[in-house]
Amino acid sequence: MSFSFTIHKRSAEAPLARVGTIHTPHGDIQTPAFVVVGTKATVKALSPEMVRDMIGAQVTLANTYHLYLQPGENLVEQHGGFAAMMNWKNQKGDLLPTYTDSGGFQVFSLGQAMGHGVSKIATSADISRRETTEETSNHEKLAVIDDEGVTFKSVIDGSEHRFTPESSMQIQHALGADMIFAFDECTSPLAPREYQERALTRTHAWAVRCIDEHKRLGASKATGTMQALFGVVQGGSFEDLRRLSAETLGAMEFDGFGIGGSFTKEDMAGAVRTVTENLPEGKPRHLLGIGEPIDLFLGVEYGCDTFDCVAPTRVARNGALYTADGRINITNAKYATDMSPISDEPSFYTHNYTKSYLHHLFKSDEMFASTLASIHNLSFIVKLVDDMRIAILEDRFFAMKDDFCKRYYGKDSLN
RNA sequence: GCGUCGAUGGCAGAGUGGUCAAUUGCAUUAGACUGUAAAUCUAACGCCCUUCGGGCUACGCAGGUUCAAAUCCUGCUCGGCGCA
Repeated sequence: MSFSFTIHKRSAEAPLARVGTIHTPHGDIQTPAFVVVGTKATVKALSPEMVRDMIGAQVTLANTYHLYLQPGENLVEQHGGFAAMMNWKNQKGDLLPTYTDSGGFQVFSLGQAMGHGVSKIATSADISRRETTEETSNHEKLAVIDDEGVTFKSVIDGSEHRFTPESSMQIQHALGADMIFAFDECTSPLAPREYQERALTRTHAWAVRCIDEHKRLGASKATGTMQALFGVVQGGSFEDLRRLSAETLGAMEFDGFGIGGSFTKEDMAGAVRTVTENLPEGKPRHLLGIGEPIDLFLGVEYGCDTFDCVAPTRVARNGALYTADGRINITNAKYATDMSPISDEPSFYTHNYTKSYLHHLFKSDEMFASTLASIHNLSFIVKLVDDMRIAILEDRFFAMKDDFCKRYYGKDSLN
């Protein structure tokens, strides 16, 4: 059983959208699909059985930087990889599909993003603020980049650690995921064009080094199986850089591609489309770190096959819930006596609990609040992407999108 | 009954003549979160005026001293503690 990707259907309505199956050594992923994030080999607040059975997730993703720091990749390797360690298995006890991210995102989140209050999705307000503000970085960064690699400071104890494309591959081989990502630099959306160009050149050079090291390492010692290596397309909000990156990486020996980096809200659709139009059609595309409903529609429409995002779980832990009628804050006073179910979808586990109860759990700081809210949000997002797959198969993708957006955003879908 | 200590904003608890509408924590209210430094962070939180700002009422109650009192003095009320 080795890695492959089969496309079953291309949308009649949206020329780039497709339905497929990613075959991995540890099972298939029906795409489009949402990948649940378990950074430190655990989906926060949830057991793997909840993720698999209550939520219906097909695949999880862990993080190289975090597992390297703690507990260390060697220990994970001794478990037989992070899927085995966290018991991410089917009912028969066979391992299920997994990804690891390369640590490239931490180049951004611990580097340029630190102290700037910038997320990878910038608003135009952020951009204008950047252009008028001298960059005075009083905050100590925890990641410093050079052409050879990145020097990180541990978020746990401040100790210094060095990541290179080669070491990221070595760690990811030890972690044993089915799909691994090339070590890239996720740039800030506020970075000027000349920096984006330099970073892109570097990311492309790193891509070559990742492929070489990946080949040299062979099968994962943790699992004994071959891992699929995905290159990560960058280029920020610049269309020509995005195209260049897609073409450059597309010509390399990658098994699939991640679409990474930063966008402005306005430029995301164009950037994603430019990339997918210029990538090899027959290989899977993963849109990294994207998970708001409207963005998932956009990603599927423009030919992305998989998505991962921390938003459903992070936002859940902070009391925000996705509902068909839009996002709500369950901690709001009006939900104290709301006897309606958390989810109006009867198949959801959270249909069995009232909003009033979940409100109470949050107000009294009970751990089960995070669990219930996370189950709910992940169920919502996983099902949303599953529904998109069905809608493409039934040639009603746009109708489904419009129905959803009218209720969720209270207006017709944007575009 | 005598003595002693105390009474501060929803709660706890700082402040002991002016820079005090009053530190801080909690609670409350609302917002944010997109390859997880996140069970986190931000803001509001006496009343009124449209903001910078201004006005009003406030630190148990009633008087008093002072240019000025949450802060000093007197009495009262209530509470803790000690002795009867």
